[in-house]
Amino acid sequence: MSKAERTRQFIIEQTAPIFNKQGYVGTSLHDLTAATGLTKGAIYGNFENKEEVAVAAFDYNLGLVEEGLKAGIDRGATVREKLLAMPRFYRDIYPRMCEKGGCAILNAAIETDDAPPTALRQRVQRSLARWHRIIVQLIEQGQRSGEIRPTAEADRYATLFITLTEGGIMMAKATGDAAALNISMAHLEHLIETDLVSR
Amino acid sequence: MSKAERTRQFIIEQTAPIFNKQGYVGTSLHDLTAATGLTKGAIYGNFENKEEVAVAAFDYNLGLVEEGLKAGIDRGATVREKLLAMPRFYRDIYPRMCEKGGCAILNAAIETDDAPPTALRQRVQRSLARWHRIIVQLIEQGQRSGEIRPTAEADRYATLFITLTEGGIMMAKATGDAAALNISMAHLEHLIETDLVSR
DNA sequence: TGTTTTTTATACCAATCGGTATAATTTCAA
DNA sequence: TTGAAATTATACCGATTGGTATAAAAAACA
Repeated sequence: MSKAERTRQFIIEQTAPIFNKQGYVGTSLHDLTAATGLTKGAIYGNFENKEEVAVAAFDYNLGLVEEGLKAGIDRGATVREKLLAMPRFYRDIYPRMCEKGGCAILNAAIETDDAPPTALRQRVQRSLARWHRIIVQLIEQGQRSGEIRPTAEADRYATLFITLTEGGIMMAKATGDAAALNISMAHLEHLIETDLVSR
Repeated sequence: MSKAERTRQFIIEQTAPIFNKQGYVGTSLHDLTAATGLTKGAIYGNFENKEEVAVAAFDYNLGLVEEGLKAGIDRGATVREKLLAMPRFYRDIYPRMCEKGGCAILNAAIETDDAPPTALRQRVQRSLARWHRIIVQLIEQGQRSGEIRPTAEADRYATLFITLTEGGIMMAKATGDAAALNISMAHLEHLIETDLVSR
């Protein structure tokens, strides 16, 4: 790993929580230099412009979450356990997620959803689509193995899962009380156990 | 209504969608003068600073939605109908809401939830609490009249309602497809009909 | 209608914005 | 260790930021 590569990674890690908390327009170059202890020269020597730093920071934030979520899913033996890993993961990680500014997808989605298509907006859509697809495939896998009710509409449940998660995070963050997320995740678990798993 | 009062109202109405789309930090004084056709002098003659315009714009956006929602609830004869007015309202109003930048509560919540307490953040919390309380009271009213299952946890359902609504709006807006909101609202209706209403 | 008060426009302010050219420094291979 | 290349620091750029002082204009009252 060259010096530049290490510096680039350092910049990303140090600025990722800032972008997530303050948003793209709310974060200035000065914020970046202050957080890294570097100068503009170092930043612009490793990134084209502010947007490229923001996109890299988003990818980094997203990667951390996706990694943890994937680990949780992989740990499940059955589809039921894999699905239940989702609400458990978000409940567990929520405090740490808060420290870093909350859900990067949610934050970036709100900031970009009324702007003309940008690199960041595209990543939001792709990550939402990927998340959706993972859930759909999990449900379909469970249907093939007979674990999930065959008539369950995978697409509908995938959307509901994401909606409950993001809505719960938003509520918890805004009210300053994790209760809202816990309620949403409990409902998600209820959906999995009573609506999806065939008994 | 004095000239200043009319101008003030005019500024609020013209800038409310802009603040909702671009956020507080993303909206400049130039955006405000461009949208109103007025000058800085006119704006600062009627408002203390940019924040006061943003807060007034938030109140205006919120008022429009609360008004419509209240009208829908009042139109319902039974508690069941009143509760069902919520998902119907959001499904119906979504296209018009989109044109104005989406849900003001959601947008303001995400922008302010990592910042030190501001007037805007306080309004977000208050409006969420008010919304929550309205649902709780509706459910409790239904329980007294025997319309709603007595063991239903009003607080839990109120949180779930808001979570599904806001999560659905976020998803629909981000993906550019109202389907996510429709799915969430359908689930909300399902919750009302099968979980809440006693049969 | 004349006059006072209110309201709006103009011109300006310092500070900050994202970005760049270039010089100083560090890294790394020979 | 030396020299070329890569990396970072410094100083600066024009444009834009939120905000203000003041003058012009319009409204409101007599």
